[in-house]
Amino acid sequence: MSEVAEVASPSRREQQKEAKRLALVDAALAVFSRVGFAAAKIDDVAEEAGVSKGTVYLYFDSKEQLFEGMVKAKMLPMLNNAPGLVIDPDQSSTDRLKQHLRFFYTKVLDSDRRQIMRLIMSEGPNFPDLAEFYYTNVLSRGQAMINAIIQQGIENGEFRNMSGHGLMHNVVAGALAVGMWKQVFDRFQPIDLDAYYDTHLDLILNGLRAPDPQD
Amino acid sequence: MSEVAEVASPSRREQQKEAKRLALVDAALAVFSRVGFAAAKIDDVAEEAGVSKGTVYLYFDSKEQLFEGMVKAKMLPMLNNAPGLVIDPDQSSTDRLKQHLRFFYTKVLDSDRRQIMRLIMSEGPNFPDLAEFYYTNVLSRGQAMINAIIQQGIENGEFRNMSGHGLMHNVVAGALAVGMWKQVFDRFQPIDLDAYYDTHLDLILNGLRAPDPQD
DNA sequence: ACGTAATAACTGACCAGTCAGTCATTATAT
DNA sequence: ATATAATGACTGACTGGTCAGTTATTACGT
Repeated sequence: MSEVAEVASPSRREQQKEAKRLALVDAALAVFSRVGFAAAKIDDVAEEAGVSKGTVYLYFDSKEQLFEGMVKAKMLPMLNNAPGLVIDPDQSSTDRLKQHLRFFYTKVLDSDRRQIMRLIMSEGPNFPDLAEFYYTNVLSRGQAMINAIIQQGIENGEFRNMSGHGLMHNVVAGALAVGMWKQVFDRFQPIDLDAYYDTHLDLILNGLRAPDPQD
Repeated sequence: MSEVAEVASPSRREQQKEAKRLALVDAALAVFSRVGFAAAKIDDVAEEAGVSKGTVYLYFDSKEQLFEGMVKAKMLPMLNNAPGLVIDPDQSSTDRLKQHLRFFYTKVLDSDRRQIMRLIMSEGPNFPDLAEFYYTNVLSRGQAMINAIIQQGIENGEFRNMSGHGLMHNVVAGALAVGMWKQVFDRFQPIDLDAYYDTHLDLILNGLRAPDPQD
């Protein structure tokens, strides 16, 4: 009997199970995004995933674990694709900063992961475990990369040696803020993400102030 | 008979009523901040205000209206104290920008109104009326002031003429982001608000980039 | 045939909102 | 001044609906 293929090809059951897990995670993100954690009904998640309510509890022990599982399933795979894990010594710090921010804009802000940002802000205080997980596995990793780039830029003379605290937070703040804005106020005043990104980079790199006339 | 004083001094009943309304608003902010809108119990708000549940419904028609009423009661009085309603022509645009951001940092970020920011982000999508109220009465007013300052600065040559969209949003983004951060992640990584403010201003005014050596 | 996946009816805790009754304050009459 | 009446603020037990989680039953894959 063909054991040859068995390692690489999981049985039909396992395939179906995996597909259902993905469907549940997608449905959970959709429903939680729409109404928030508390108002989300397990029945609605089940319906959106095309299963019955009981099935949800075969995959996740509770509503909270469904939420946490969804966040992990959506965020962890992306993190491993982040740029800059391998450092190109020929690349300028400016370019590295652009590359990382671009990644964040396209992979988070301009995708359904943007919803997760808002959910973490909304529900974080009520889910200490989740907030800590998110901080440890998502935020602090991203921060470390940005910090390393800034440090490198200061050392090689590309950036000013700004002493103040919160420099890294200020550098990425524009991205967080526009993510929030698009969730809540975009229908009143839409923001074009590409134009905003250009302004964001221009502003943090060059500042508002006009150069002193040199004549 | 002494009608003289009657206009100015409300009866004891009216005084008590007003005091109770304030107590309810404070209690509502405290409870909603702690657990969010959905998980907040009217009973808890009542207890915190020192009244019974039924009393809450004498002052507000529903849980939603309690929420909206609380936001309005907390934000509207502050708005009328915003600086810059009268423009001092001798003041530089840089100073005016500093003054406005300082106002926001002290009056919102470093007060219990910061909680309202997060609540609006969390619950805004579920409360279209509230989001619109907040946008119209709070955000767009603040935006108009910042925009006017930037425009003035460009015209008088203090600021570069940056063409990109979202300039104003980028200028204030640092403030929004730190407000969010302090709500959710400050216990993992505290941010000093004063130091952050200094960096915020330095960054948006002068940018990251080191000046070209002129020799 | 057997075991696992899936279902859908069910339960019980929870809570927003109600309302009949109580109590403190104010107005009126003597 | 004092007694009585009228007002309206306040209470808290109750209800009706909702929904997370459970379980007995059925369908399906191997």
